Amino acid sequence: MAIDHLDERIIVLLAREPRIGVLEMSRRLGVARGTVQARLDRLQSNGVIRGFGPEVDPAALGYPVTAFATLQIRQGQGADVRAHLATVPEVLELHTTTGTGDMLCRLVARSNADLQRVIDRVVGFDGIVRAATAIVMENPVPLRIIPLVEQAARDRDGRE
Amino acid sequence: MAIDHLDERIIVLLAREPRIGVLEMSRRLGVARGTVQARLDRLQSNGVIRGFGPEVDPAALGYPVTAFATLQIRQGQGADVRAHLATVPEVLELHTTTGTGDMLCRLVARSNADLQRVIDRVVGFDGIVRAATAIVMENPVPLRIIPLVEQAARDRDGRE
DNA sequence: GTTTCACTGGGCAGTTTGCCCAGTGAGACG
DNA sequence: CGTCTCACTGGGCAAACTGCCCAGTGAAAC
Repeated sequence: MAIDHLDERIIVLLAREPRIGVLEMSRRLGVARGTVQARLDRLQSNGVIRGFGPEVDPAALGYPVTAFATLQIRQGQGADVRAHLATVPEVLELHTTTGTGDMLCRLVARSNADLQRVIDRVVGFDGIVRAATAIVMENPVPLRIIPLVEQAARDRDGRE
Repeated sequence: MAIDHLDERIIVLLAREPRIGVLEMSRRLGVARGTVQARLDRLQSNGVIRGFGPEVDPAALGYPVTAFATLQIRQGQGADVRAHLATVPEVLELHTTTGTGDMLCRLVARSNADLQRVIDRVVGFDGIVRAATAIVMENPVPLRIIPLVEQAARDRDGRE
């Protein structure tokens, strides 16, 4: 779906000040409250806005170490490996990919030493042939969406 | 910081039903409203809960293709590359890592063909020596935090 | 010309929020 | 053994917001 400039401003405003209410948003954006409400409903039912879940910082929970592991899977064991990794709390996300590895997962751990335990648990499963781990040192660009939203709104403006 | 069982239940409840209010939470959890409010304030000032930003789905915005790129950087060019990548809207996050590559970034694109454009833009910069891209096919475990929160609460219970 | 649709601006009751307070129980400390 | 601190309770208050409704308007589509 395409989003217009008003949608963009709503999302950006929400991203910057999540606690803001619909009424305050309508004031800031200079439109009627009902309009903002209708746009928000639409954005959510379209799936553009999935939700407003709390963003939890693993580091603050005691898991300051992040790593990415590339896994090679034995043919036909994909489903089992997926199920196995889903049971490991330190696996924050898992993707199946093309390229060198078959899967890529994001891990967190309490320390570099603890990372060994996590990796052992991850790879201690029959279907996994090999794992290559890259430890994250810095995170110059934390997960962000605003630039993309702005780009999407520009594209739409340009096309219509 | 350590979180206890009540903190855990607050976070899990918020993750499952983000639109829930403090009053309703206190009812569900069987504690006083002021307690929930105090806990939430503490979780936020501790940085455990970073915020409640809207979760935007790039696919719904017209960017259904996700990829991870491993970059090798020319010595001493790290800062320049970081600044360059920060200007590309399709770069959703960027990490510097140990291991084979020097950096790992998450990209999105409008199509596989469009991914070529994005990658060209990413690597079309002097400091980048080589890039290896893995296209995401499936995402069996989307970014999640609840299992880790539950683990953190269990650890704390165990230790005290 | 007519219909559709998004937006406006307003009103209403019900609920929630932010803030305050006194009382209580448990653990820490002298 | 007292005393203190601290988190939690349960309550009360005014202000604000939400969800819901409505009629009117302008622009674009048919």
